[in-house]
Amino acid sequence: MDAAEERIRRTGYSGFSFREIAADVGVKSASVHYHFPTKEKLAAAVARRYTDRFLEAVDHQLAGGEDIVEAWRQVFRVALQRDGRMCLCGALGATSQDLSREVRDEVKRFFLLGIDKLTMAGLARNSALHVLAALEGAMLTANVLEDPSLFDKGTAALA
Amino acid sequence: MDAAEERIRRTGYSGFSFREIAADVGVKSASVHYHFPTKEKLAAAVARRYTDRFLEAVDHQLAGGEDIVEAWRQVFRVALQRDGRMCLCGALGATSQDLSREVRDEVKRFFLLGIDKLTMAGLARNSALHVLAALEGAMLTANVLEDPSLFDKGTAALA
DNA sequence: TGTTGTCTATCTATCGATAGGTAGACGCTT
DNA sequence: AAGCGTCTACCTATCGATAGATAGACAACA
Repeated sequence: MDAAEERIRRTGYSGFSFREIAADVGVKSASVHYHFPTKEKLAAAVARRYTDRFLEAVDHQLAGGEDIVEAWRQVFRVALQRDGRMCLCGALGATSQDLSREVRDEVKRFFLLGIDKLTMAGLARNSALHVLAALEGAMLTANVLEDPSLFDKGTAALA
Repeated sequence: MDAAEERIRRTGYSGFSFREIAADVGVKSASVHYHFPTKEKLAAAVARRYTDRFLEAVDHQLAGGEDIVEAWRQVFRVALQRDGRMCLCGALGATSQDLSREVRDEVKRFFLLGIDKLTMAGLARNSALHVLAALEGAMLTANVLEDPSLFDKGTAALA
């Protein structure tokens, strides 16, 4: 799943294959099929784990006394700068119209829970949408322009 | 190129094929190769045309007396709601790390010219980054959640 | 002994790309 | 006007590579 996550975050859904992630971890593609019968199931499982971990990380930031928006911003920043990759749900969501229901619903879950969490913390619904959009978009921009510092610059106005 | 643009906006770079777009327009894949020798060249050409058209559309909005940010917002809105698809450069940019230099540079061009245009109009560089990121992110969010109205809600704060 | 996990081997379908050929439109020269 | 080359835009056929997926054998372990 680690290998799959990395590949998906770099290439999107249609860009990764069983053979590649099998090679990454040193097994054969048939062995990956043993654990995840289809590509959809694998992607859905990876997306679910990613979302759960992401929200946990936000909670951890909040526990450290961070402001809610700054907490989200910090977790996105780490995802971009430590991993050097896009947000998994951003990478999948960009081709959302081409995903199967199962995978698409997991990606949806990331955004829906994100909006929930931000509104629970007191933000208006439109503000929650704006924060999530800006963070996801800044990550994309920084990635395209190959300059991680652009994430901070593009999200400075949120703080 | 129309067919290719639509496919790329729905499925990203690795998700579209010569055969598919050939079938879309009623020819064979070899005929597409005649006009575009490689997949990279085709994607790069489509991205360049998309960027040029996009910037022209912004200029057209500006000529109508629209505020610069509102002009950009309006063009993004049309791209989302009329076409019902992601921004081409957003769809390609999400898997930016996996694109060839040629295609990647065309996607970069979209963002660089966008930032240029916004700063020329008087915005601070960080503000320009923020606007572009928020628009691109709001488009992604609206697409994933299958609700075009979320674009307006998520970008209301820009106006 | 039964379960779990991985293997080898193979299937069908599709990928991007190329080779070689053809029909028709156009311009130039005789 | 007739003939000749050239160009465009497609075609059929095929290439090697790779995709996702499956069946069945084998080894380790409880």
